Amino acid sequence: MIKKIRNFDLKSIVDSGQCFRMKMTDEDHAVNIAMGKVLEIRHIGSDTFEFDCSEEEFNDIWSSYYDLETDYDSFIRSIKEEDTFLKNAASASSGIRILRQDPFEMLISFIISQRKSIPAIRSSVEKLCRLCGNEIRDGIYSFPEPKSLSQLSDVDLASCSLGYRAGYVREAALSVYRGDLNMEKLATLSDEDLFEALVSVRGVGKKVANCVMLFGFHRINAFPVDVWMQRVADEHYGGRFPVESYEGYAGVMQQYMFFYRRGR
DNA sequence: ACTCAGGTATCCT
DNA sequence: AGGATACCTGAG
Repeated sequence: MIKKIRNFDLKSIVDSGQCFRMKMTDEDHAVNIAMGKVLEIRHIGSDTFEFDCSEEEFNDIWSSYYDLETDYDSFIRSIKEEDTFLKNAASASSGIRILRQDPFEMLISFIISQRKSIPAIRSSVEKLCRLCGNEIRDGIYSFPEPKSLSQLSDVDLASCSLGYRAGYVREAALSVYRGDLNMEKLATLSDEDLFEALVSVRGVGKKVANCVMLFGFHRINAFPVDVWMQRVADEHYGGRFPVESYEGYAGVMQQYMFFYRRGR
């Protein structure tokens, strides 16, 4: 599948920190393991990309997964002229999209993410997948189902370098497996109710809840504040970014600023 | 050897 | 409400 797409940059997405199983294998070649599948994407010309999948699979899964129907230009155009930092941030990271990833995978991945570097998160997630994901291709494993994850032994869980997060991961997986925490039901909640439901999970605080909302439930108004965003707020916005100015899609702006600030 | 990493739970005032 | 502290582990 060859597609012409504006505001889409593989490396920016890989480095954006929203997904942990997509990587660059080459300057313009990315591989992603998601949705129980393996997808290769090649950047083959200006705004032109080759997706290694059928048209049906592209339309059914990846077009939505990479949020390709959304007009990111209009987000960028809406940035206030006087907000030079955000202007610069957006133009430096205009290839980022807010992916529509699996809610359960996001919940577990971001529970793991606390006090970890991105390489360490990737490594832990990878170990988990090898341990109890399904082998989709030779040596490539899907993200685990709630059932298999919740049934992992202590020794196996510990072998994924989860540290004190191991208990959080098991509890969360168990809640989902048992149905106490139902991802389909959560998806129907308002932003406020979804946030409350997420922070009630042990190991999920404000920051992780917002990440799960933004990257797992595509609530693009969710605005995770981590150390990097706090730095941005302190350096440019007197300690707090005015999320009200971008009501409804502040999370997109968060990604621009996070990526921009971390890259420099 | 030492700090810090996309924080959170718990305890304290 | 808001501040201080412990917590597993790996990367730089």
